[in-house]
Amino acid sequence: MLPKEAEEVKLVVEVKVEVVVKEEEKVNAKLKMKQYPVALYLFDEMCKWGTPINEYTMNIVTNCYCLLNRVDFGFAILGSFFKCGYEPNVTTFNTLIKGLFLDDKVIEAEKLFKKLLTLKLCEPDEVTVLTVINGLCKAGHTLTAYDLLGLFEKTSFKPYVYSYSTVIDSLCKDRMVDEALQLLAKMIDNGISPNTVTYNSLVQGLCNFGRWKDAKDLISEMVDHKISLNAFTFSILVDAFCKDGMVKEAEDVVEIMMQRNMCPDVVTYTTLIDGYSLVGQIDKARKLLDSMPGRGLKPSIITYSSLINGYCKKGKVEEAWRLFLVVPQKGLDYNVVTYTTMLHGLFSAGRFAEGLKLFKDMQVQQVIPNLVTYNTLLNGLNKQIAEAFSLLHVMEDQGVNPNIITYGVLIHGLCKAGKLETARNLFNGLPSKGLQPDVQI
DNA sequence: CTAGGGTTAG
Repeated sequence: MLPKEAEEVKLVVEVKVEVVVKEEEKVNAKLKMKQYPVALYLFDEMCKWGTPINEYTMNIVTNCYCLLNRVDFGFAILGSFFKCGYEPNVTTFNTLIKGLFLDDKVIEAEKLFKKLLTLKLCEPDEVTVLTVINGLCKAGHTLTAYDLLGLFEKTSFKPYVYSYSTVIDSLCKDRMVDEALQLLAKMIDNGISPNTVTYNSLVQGLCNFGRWKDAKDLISEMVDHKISLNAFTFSILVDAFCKDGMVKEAEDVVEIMMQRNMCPDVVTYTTLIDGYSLVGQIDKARKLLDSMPGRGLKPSIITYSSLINGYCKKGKVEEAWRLFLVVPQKGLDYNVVTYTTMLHGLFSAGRFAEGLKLFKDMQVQQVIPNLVTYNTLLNGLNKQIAEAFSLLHVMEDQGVNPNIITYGVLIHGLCKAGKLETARNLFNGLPSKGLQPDVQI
């Protein structure tokens, strides 16, 4: 029956799959939400009519709902499984676990996973392991993931390189680089070979803490184990050198790359441009940007943002603004960093009216301000105390938590306005907000 | 035969 309707469901499903994949496309996906009840309805109908629906189709539908952050609908499909005489399988549960994580329901995801084991709902496989470990790491529960990894090692479903890499990366990002190094040793002990990605995370972690010698040793280890360095590896090094002010060394890294017949990509050049901008070598940065098209590389919005920042830092706000205007002509969209950088530049040049106009444009374009944007704005408001405090409330309403810089800016403004008493009260109130003053006033 | 995952850089 109803081959047409079945076809329609398949179509809906396929459209979803295409739509959902990327974070940026979430909004787009939501626009298409309306079609889901249709899909559900059709499924319901098909079940009623006794049309054979296979479990593949139901798993696809479940996945679509999950990717749209509608894991509850995913669970509803679970009912259809039984109605249609199917048992949900490991794919179904993996999909649902992922869906719970995507919906920030970490506890429930863990619960479902434990249920799988205790109630033997299905035999977990390597996808289950990776889904749970990945979900925990992304939710910031690195240590839970770490412990779980240790548990899995003792069972028959061994974690493999992706699971280890994820945990190692999270440990590094959470500043537990030594633990990450130990985990590397352990995975090798367990017969799992780390790959370039695994090492890249560690190199980055070590560089972030200025552990150059350790990073160097690790790279030697990579070479010894015949694990090739890739564009990521080199970019990490370029970035690390630049951030430490060693631009010459960063240039050398790019040089080495080319000697090894590897083409630096957009990220590599952007990183170097950012480095030049940070140390004030703005002309070199500009030359590099202009050379990119000739190398077949299209500068990204981040490339432009870095250079705009460089011009602003040099006090060349006019030049920064010219570049800012070029961005749309290149078919690129401003992001929150571009706007905030330009805003900061205008304010520091005393061009407050233009800054506020830019902020309005940002809102029109529906680019969501972040903490840095708000701090920049507060700084720009200067002595306009009432406006500053109302902005403070706006940011809290938007769910953006003020940090120590926010209050530093506010206190600075209060002092300049001669409201020393208010400033002092605000300062003394910081510890109760869980903030530690970092400078003496 | 069809479905679920997938780690790193600006």
